[in-house]
Amino acid sequence: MDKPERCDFLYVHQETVEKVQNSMPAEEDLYDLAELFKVFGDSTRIKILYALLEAELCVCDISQLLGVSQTAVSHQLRVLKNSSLVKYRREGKNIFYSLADDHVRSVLGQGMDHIKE
Amino acid sequence: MDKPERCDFLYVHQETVEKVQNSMPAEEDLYDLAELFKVFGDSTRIKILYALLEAELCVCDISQLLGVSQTAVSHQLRVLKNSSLVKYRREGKNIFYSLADDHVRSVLGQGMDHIKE
DNA sequence: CGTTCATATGAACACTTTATCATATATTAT
DNA sequence: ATAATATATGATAAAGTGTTCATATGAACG
Repeated sequence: MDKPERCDFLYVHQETVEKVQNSMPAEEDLYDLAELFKVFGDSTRIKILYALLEAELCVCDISQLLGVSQTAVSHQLRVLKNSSLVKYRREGKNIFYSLADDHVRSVLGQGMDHIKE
Repeated sequence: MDKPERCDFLYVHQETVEKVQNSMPAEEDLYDLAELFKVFGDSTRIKILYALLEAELCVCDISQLLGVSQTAVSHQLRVLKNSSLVKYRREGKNIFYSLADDHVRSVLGQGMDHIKE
């Protein structure tokens, strides 16, 4: 253990703090990571993602499934799209959304594990 | 494929929607999950968690390390504590925080994988 | 005991975010 | 073309969030 020092001017545990500082990811990555989790941090979007785990769905399906207005779903899908969490394809008047990759599944899974303790 | 129906009154793809509906976790779990990710969705808290991946730290250490005021750190630690993401122990005037369990590490890791694509 | 240091808490304010409403775009059918 | 359907977009209002400031608590020590 290193010597405690005054908090407002010196590190209390300077050695430890320096070690940790060197292990921290780049500021930008930490910021992006927070942005990503922010996207997961809304129950409407979580529901959309869970629905898309099972099947490709059009906006209308999602709207009915969740009991959320089409407009709200559309807005949230845009957020998910901007974070590359979902992709879409057009088929006539419908636009079908699906998960962009398998990270979504893992992230949701890890989160659910924590909840279920 | 099932027959498309009018969106505002019937499911567009009723069969699919029903299948998905049965696979959805309980409303409450989805809500809790969103709450959990909301906690990860702030860069100050993300930084705190990453710091705690490496070592147990007191509030002052964290404050210095991140260049964030003691008050702000304290407020955020409370949020993390309320979500059972961190635990703490007192040692004299210091209070040392550490990660509550290993889910944090996995969640952060999965998220970072997505970012790094 | 009173002081100092480490941390916590409450209120206030600025900033975001989300749903809603009205409207626009795009596709298909008549 | 016109109408109808599916989805997207922009503005607005309401709710939520994070930081700061001022202050409180709690421990150690002369």
